[in-house]
Amino acid sequence: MSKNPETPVFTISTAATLLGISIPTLRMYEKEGLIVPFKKESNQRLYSQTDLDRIRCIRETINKDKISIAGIKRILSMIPCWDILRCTEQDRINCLAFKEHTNPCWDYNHTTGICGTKNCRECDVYLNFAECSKIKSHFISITLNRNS
Amino acid sequence: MSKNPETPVFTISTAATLLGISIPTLRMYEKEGLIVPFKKESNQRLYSQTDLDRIRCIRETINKDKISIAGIKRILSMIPCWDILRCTEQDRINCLAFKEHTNPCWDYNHTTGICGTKNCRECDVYLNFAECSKIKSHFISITLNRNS
DNA sequence: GATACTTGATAATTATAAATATCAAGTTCT
DNA sequence: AGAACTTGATATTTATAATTATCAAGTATC
Repeated sequence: MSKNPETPVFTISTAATLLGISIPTLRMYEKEGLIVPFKKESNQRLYSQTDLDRIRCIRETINKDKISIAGIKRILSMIPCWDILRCTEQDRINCLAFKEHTNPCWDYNHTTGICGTKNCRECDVYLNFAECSKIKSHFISITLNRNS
Repeated sequence: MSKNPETPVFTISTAATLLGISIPTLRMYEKEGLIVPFKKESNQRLYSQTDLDRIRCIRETINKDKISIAGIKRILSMIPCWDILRCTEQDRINCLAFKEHTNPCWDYNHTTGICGTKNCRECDVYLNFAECSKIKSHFISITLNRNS
């Protein structure tokens, strides 16, 4: 049971071993806001299979595609969360994620709107854009379906 | 006369001096596909005032925002040129700029469609997105106006 | 026709991002 | 209680992106 790939089961050391990287690197990705691992009450991190896949994708973008972390953050900041979550205009006005373009939306402490009640780790915006290549195809479908 | 900021008037050495950078750097940006300077019949480059502004913006993104050139290219590749130029479906099928997400559209040698007849340097897609921060706001207006 | 530019290409340099090592202190778990 | 983890933080190392220097050959300009 619990074959659910979203379930957080790996400690940071096993995650690091599985990924072939060091523990500080994992902490660094988190500090930069690229990943949102599960946290136990004791503040201990746990990673799911989906988390590992996401981190592999991030590493490929950094190491193979040569896109810096700041670049990845700006790309992720373009995900139209306001559209996906159907924010109200009032929500948008108060939302740094909407106004800025430096960090993914899950980097901000949302207190108002839909995001105020959500856990980013379980949010569609976070879950559906693990691969940043998906962002362009999302915009493609928006533009192509607009006038249908 | 010719106060038009689009007119190519600066040689590469004066452009480099005005920008405070070296000539090889300017050639590098061009080789990477970030800029498309005017070229005389003799292959000599000329830069306009708009070109200089664009290059300043690129430099700020690289040096201040810490976004790598590969990152800028991926961001620029997300500009919905197919939507701006109203490409046909047939155009899109043949278009690398539509399918890939590594280079801005003006990096590809278009032979078919609207782009086949255009000079990228004078294209709306190139001209309107000198600042890559404009891309997100473009998507904002698309998503917000969609259901109006 | 001579001086000062340009071209592309390669090599060397500089800057800095990404990753790791190490630390003291606090948890987890048998 | 003790062995093996965890936490955050700082310092260091490594990798490599960004920039510049230099070259021979061609072009512009006076």
